Amino acid sequence: MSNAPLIKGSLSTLILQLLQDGGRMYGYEISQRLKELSKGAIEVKEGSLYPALHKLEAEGLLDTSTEVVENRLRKYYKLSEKGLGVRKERVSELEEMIRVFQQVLKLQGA
Amino acid sequence: MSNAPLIKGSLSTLILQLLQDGGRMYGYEISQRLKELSKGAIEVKEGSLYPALHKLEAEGLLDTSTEVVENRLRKYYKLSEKGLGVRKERVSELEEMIRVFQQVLKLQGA
DNA sequence: ATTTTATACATAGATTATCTATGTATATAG
DNA sequence: CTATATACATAGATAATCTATGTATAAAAT
Repeated sequence: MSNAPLIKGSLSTLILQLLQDGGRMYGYEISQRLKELSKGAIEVKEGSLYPALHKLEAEGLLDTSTEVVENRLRKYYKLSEKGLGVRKERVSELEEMIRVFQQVLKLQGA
Repeated sequence: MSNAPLIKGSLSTLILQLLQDGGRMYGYEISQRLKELSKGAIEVKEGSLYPALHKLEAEGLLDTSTEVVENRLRKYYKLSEKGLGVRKERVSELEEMIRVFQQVLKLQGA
């Protein structure tokens, strides 16, 4: 997450969101997509991304399939049945937390 | 922070914001104010709050003064000169991060 | 030719923020 | 007299991310 550890704990939620509705992506692709969508603000490091993906897989939220493309290994991830439901929950929680933050920042507003 | 470690890394920014513009608050008051402003969503634990305050003080962002009120100790915190500037930076970064998150959630939006 | 950059995965260990649990102490409510 | 609220504090556990390192192929730059 670049140099700004501002909303720790949200990476896995962002990953679930990227994979919503049957989306199928591999690790490197996820990191590039996050960078692109955030206009460079989110630069997930490999040491963050892969452990996060492995954890989501271990929790049964992601299913995987490995392919060799252009002589390089790719491990594809997609939401499991369970992951579909959890994604919705987690995204709602994150959206709620964002609303709370805005509330605090605004009510106290400069 | 209740059971949702969603906003890790942001507590100190919220504290700086609460203390903006010469505000003067003590620890317990800060925790109650956060709970109030967030309608119960943010329940900072003592084990999070006091270390965070001590760290901000050690970094020179907060000045303190201790008083005895109703036979109980109160340690008041307010922004230092340095803290005034840093608050602005940190809040801007947090607001930017919120925008980025919304962007990611929306562009991918369900 | 050779080095750098991009692609693509992975793990070990460090760092750090927050949490749980515990401790002290006074005042008020049940 | 016991629980809850007020008010501080710290030790140690947990967990997410980071840095650093490793393997390997392909393309671009020097």
